[in-house]
Amino acid sequence: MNISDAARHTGVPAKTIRYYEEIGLIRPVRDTNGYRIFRETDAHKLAFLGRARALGFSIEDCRTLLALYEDQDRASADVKRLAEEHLAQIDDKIAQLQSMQATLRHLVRECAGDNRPDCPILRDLAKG
Amino acid sequence: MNISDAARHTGVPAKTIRYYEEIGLIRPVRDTNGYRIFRETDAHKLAFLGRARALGFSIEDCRTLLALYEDQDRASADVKRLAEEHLAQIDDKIAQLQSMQATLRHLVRECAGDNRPDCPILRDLAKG
DNA sequence: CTTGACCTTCCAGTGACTGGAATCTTTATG
DNA sequence: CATAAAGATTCCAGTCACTGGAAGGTCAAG
Repeated sequence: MNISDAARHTGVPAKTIRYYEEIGLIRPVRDTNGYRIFRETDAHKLAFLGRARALGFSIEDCRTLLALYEDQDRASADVKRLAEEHLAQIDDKIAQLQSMQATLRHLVRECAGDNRPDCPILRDLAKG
Repeated sequence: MNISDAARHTGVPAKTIRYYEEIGLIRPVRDTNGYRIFRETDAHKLAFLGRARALGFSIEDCRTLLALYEDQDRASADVKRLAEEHLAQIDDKIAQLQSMQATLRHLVRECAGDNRPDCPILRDLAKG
């Protein structure tokens, strides 16, 4: 499988695949012409990475998850801990965004949105 | 006011203040010794920027907001549109995060988290 | 033989800072 | 008056995870 087939198969862009190789997440072999060859296991890993990234795991988390995945003697507790920490970060981020959302919603609702200069949004930004 | 006073006053770190000057968001004057001098209006702008950033507005949005703030002939509709677009982005981001959150919560709940290798989280990542 | 679709590497840019080095200037103390 | 600490300056590099683009090699079709 060449890189574009691997990209099609896994949904991970070719550029990103090259980047993943550069940082050592995958190690496709090379053809005599220098082209990368993706075996089943490589494509499998790429799909794994794609899903982990879609769940918001950082690249370093992904590296750890891949290592755990390949370690037959892993403890599921290690995976669970990683996932729980990541989940906690997501919870925090959501809370932050919801706080912004609430403030902005309120300000937007207050603002007339006409061609006059008076604006509660700017008033709020200007004086907390 | 020197830069550290401005930082204390506004909550914007000195490093960030220098950066804001570099990208042209503020223009503090200079003392004969080269030190930046922050007048009331500069501190005011910095506080404005701090609050806009805290609401998640991008630097470019902040630039626009500052310009609108200083334009006595602005239409509040312009401010409102910007805020609404930003709010829509926040809504999207929250939705994305909530989707990740739901999936992760489910997976974490399923995972025993003991010292055995069997793990629903890895199973999910490995095969969608 | 050429065209076009692949592939390769390498370099630069993104956003919004942040850290650190090297070098002044000012202020406080002995 | 010397010195040391605090605080200011500039400039360069690094963060994160890609993404775009240039310059050039390879391959299959017509």
